[in-house]
Amino acid sequence: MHQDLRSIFNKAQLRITAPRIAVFEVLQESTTPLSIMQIVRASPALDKVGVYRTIKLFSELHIVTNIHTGWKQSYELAGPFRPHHHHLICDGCGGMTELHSKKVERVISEIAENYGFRPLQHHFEVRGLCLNCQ
Amino acid sequence: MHQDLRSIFNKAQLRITAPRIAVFEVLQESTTPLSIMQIVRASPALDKVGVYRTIKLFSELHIVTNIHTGWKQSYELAGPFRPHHHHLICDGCGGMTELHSKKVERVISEIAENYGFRPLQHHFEVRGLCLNCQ
DNA sequence: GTCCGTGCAAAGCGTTTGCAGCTTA
DNA sequence: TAAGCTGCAAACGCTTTGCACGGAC
Repeated sequence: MHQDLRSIFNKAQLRITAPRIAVFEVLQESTTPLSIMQIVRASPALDKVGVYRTIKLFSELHIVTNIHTGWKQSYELAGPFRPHHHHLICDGCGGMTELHSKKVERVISEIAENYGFRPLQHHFEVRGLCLNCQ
Repeated sequence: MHQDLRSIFNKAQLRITAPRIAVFEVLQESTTPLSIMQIVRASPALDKVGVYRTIKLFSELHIVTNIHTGWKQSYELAGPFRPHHHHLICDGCGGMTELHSKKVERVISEIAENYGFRPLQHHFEVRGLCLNCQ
């Protein structure tokens, strides 16, 4: 089941422990990005501090990416676990739509070329009103 | 000098006070977006709390916009004071390049049309390595 | 003179750090 | 067994709130 996760941890010579699996499962079961506090609340067995450390570790291993939802930041699975995408966030109902489009990446490549900049990461987020809330 | 500022405040029936002018000037003199703490440090005469309240007010009046620089957020003048733009942030030297391109806005319009979404704001930021740091 | 806005103090949270004990490989 | 990881507690720093005084109009 968590085969990908196990192999990443083995390669990095890190231990697979209960809290790490728990955080991973919470993220996996969620359809939207979660903040640290949301993860903590989602599994009361988890210690707050453990979640912080686990998320930090996951970030370094590129197992999760961090997303800016408004002012707070939240996390979701990345890399082999979920295809890269962006978010449309509705200010009316708070809903979040995943945006799968290659256009953003294309624009970044063009920009990078013009500016002689080597892009490594990017954040892109659109806020507004969804069809229902307009 | 602060003619635009004065007229915005008059229209909103708000008072023009020393701390409000001070925060505005700090932002005006800076070439990069500043965090709240940076603004506080930039003018020791200003009270921390006053900066918080002033920035909040400026946000509501659309005098400043907030930018995500990495994990922290920072603020810069917006509206009539500065043209809309995005940022290229270098992970090597920490430098920030302003990006003036209409392409991002064009992509957003296309996306909005496809998804039936009405865009109101957006955040776009690219991190990587600038020419010097590559 | 009347409110609005300020500045101080203190409380409130989210986040980080130190350390002893337990668990994984 | 030995190192890594956890969980608790406490410190830390940013942000918010309450309230009385001072300043703008």
